[in-house]
Amino acid sequence: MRWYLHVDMDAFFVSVERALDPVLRDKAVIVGGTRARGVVTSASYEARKYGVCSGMPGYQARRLCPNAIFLPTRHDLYREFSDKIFAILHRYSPIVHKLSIDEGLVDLTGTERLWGLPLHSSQEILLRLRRELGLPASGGLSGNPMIAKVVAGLAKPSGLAYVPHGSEEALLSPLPVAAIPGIGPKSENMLLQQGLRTVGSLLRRDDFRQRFLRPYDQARETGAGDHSIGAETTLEVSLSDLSSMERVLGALVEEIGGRLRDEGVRACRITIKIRYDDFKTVTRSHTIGVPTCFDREILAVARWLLRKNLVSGKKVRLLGVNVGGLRASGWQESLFNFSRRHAWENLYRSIDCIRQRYGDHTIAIASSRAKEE
DNA sequence: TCTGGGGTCCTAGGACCC
DNA sequence: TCTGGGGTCCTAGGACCC
Repeated sequence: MRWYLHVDMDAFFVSVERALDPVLRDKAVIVGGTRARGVVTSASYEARKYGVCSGMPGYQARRLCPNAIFLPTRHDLYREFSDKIFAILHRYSPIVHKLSIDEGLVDLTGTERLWGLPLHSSQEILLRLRRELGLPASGGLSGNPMIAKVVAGLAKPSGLAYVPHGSEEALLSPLPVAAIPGIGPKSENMLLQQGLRTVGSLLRRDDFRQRFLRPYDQARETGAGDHSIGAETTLEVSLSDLSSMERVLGALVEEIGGRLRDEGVRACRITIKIRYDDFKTVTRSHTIGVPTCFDREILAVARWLLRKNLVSGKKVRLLGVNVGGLRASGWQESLFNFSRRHAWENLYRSIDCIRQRYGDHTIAIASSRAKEE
């Protein structure tokens, strides 16, 4: 008998802010949407009553709920809390999958001797998250990870849903197809056009059974693939001149380079993303022969891609850089290049140390900061 | 004062190789 | 005188998730 507990934090970013500032309790609180062109990243249930939801533009949220308290998004803080959450989950099982910053899957199979019945330990886990971190969470307990996730969503807020073995199909069948993770607006529409409205109707079709019920499980089980690191920014004011855009790229690349060296990996593929004012978005990528973690090499490719592909005259509202094809630092290259690259590596290591000690903005590549001085 | 930022996975065409 | 075919890499775009 397998048992999976899917843990999903309630209004996570808002809850973290509340844990640190009790004044925010019971109030309509909205995280995000504070900057120009910003969107809501988390809304308290009090704010949701007015129709505010995450992803909504800030100005719209302000119109719907003018009395809400708006807070800037503090990702680093939420990441710290996320680590604490997963430390608690790991106390209950050696097998914990991190599905996102605020969602985890705990494999409780075979933990009965230590922690009692899965239903009991699930209750305890949710209680602990609240008592030790001050964060409300919901849970779904099932023999199937995907179903555990679905019912955790149904149990919100602060609930625990339990699906006994054998009752899965009866429980899922009446739900709308969009309840299945991986079925978004497009797929839902396609299914509706074929008269498939509920999960039950989907389950009666073998082709769909395979196509839609499998990917989620596969994706979650196989895990550690070829991940990527990216940074992007929506500009407060759209840009049309190349040199300003290149400074933005410089700042994005610094962030990515730091993270590559932090993780001890190098990238083979560099991708830039350009979103124009009309929201047309293009990505352009280039694969390099020698994997790199050096800002200057990444930036050179990013600038080249930008110059080559930018439609002149069109204003740009977003720029992004992403690196992939990541591999551990044991890379191959000629002896000739080695000593020079070694010097660069030392230089970047020093830069990272200075940033860590004195803050991100104390040191930067000249071109990325030039205009601010 | 329209529409974030971090990702993952899938598809599909073309190049290239054996 | 038709024009194979299978595998892999590269690239671009899009759906989806939180």
